[in-house]
Amino acid sequence: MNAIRKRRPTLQDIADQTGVTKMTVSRYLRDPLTVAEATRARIAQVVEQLGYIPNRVPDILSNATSKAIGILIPSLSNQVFSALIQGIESVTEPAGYQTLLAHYGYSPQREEQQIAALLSYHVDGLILAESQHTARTRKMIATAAIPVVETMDLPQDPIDMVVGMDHQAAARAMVTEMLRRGRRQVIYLGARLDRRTQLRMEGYYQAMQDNGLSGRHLLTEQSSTFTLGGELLEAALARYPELDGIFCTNDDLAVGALLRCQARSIAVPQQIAIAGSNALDIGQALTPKLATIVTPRETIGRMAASMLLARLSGQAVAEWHKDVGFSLDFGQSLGSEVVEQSAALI
Amino acid sequence: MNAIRKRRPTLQDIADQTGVTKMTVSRYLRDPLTVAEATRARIAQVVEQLGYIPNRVPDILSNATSKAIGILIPSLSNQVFSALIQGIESVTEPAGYQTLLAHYGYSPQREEQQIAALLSYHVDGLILAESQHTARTRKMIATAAIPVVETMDLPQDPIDMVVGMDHQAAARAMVTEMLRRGRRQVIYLGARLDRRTQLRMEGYYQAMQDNGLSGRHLLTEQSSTFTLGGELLEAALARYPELDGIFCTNDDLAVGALLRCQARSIAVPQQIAIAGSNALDIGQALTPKLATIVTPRETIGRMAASMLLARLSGQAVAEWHKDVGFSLDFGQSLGSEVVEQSAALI
DNA sequence: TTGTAGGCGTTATCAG
DNA sequence: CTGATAACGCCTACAA
Repeated sequence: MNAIRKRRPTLQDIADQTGVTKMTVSRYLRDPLTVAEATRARIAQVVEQLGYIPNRVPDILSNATSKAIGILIPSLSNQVFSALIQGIESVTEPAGYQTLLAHYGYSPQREEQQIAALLSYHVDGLILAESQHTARTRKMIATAAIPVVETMDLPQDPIDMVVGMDHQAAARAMVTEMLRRGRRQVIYLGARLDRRTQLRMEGYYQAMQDNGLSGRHLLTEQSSTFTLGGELLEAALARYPELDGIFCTNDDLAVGALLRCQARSIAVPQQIAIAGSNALDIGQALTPKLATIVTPRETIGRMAASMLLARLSGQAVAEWHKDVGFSLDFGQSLGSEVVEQSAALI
Repeated sequence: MNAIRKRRPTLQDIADQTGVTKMTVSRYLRDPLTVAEATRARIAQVVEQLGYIPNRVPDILSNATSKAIGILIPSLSNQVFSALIQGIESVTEPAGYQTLLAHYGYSPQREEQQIAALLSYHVDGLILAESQHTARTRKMIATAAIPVVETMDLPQDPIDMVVGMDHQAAARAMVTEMLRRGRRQVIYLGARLDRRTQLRMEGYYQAMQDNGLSGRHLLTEQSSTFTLGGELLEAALARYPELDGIFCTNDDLAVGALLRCQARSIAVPQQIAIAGSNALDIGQALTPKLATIVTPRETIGRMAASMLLARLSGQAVAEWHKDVGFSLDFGQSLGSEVVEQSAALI
């Protein structure tokens, strides 16, 4: 019977039952071949019997390095970030790095707290999925002196490394295409006023102005859901009955809007063209298929992780700031150009 | 200039610049009022200037307790688990507990690895979102001697505490209702062969047998997506053209199936009734609204976290195994009973 | 091949 | 109110 109950086994416990010192056990655990065969067998047996669980804490304390990297995402319920994480882990896992995931509900204050928590565990690096941070966040990261990659966007004032894309340009391109196909009264729908919603709105207004049109938008602070997309569509129709197109900050809203149109027997794209962003699977399952901005999230994750690991291993990397670009999928919800031409005759 | 470059500040650094010992700084950080006012001011200033970041590692090492609990979820991309996590954190956060999130792609082996990783950080407790585990997982948890809550299901052989619901009974109830409304050729569609998919299938077959019918199912190992739901529907129609109802293991498949029906001009619910499980928002945005099993995920999370914290603080709790129940939302995709009666006359 | 000594940064404990 | 000491569990460095 042990003096202390229910304490989980340490190297010393194994050593005691094996008749060696914990140092030998430590060696065995790291490379069994460094201990004599007889010793090896005895240790192996006791390790198995006790169910020894490795303890990373002392090592982190000694070396101030944890072989763990922190990932911060604004929201767990937003599908968009799981692809980013997959991309990251496809690189970190083979490299033997642990990932610690934290989310913060789009609040910079909460991001700050979460980063503090991760730093208190001595993560070796951070991957962030937004580029707006509190002053304290920036100071903490500077003090911790660990590498950081900001992803998704292309921040004006980057903390360190960047892998992202130009959401404003993407929005501008999509709206430009809608206008090229003959739409004139395109309305912008946005939710949860995060940075990307703003950038896309700016792109939208640019495209409208490029074509001599004045845009109109509807925003809400609620977070994006499909039902919210439906409600925003209703509101837009009530306020701007003449609208002939909808550009949404994301596919969630766009899908909700499209479904509501169908429920109200408004023909998409004949009466209203609809486009979103992020290329969610649901948009592809709809009829008509949703036009969307394709954001290469997995690629962003992979590149961000690669850059971070390169930096951690002291490698030189040519570019610390990468723009991964985007592509547009026009789907079936913008209408064909032929249809537009006849529509334009009206 | 410091001897060592870029080392993040420790209590000793603050102490040196303040003329006290690190012990006093430690006290200040935990409760400023325990140090003299003059000292307090000096320490505060240096702490701010240095940007001290707390280091939890030594404390974890000393006390073998981290004030952190691990959450294991099978998948990040499955919407279902974000509500569970929200529920958990609504309890753990006010209580000052950190949550560490890990996911394992529905693989028990990977779950084992992730649990090992969490235990190596000395988490104080675990919340699991499935109830199938490897033998090694069970042994590790026993060795670590920390409290565990298994959630979502009601496992036969629980590790410790349980908060879940009876998926089999829920599926049986839903299918029974479909049959009561006159459907006879209801097919079961399942994906990714996890435990809950199996349980729901068993419930489905029970309901069919209760009504003297032999069921039929289509399964795939792919993970659930909306497009997959559409493909499964096509496959089901090809193999069982006479089908008049579809019960899906989750709303993702059900929504995909419903959209595909609409694309093919198959009237839902007139020709085919459809039901799913989990009450995702998208199902509620559709027309007709999707019939679904309402799983109280946030409640499960809250209760699980409460039980875990109760146990960690040594409180006695009456019940360690809770069945939170379920409810059914018949939506509009099952057809009204009147319609069914006339349909039944055919 | 195995053992000994010391240190990582914090806090509990006991002293002053 | 503040300080000295020891301890947590492992690993590096050195020794035998």
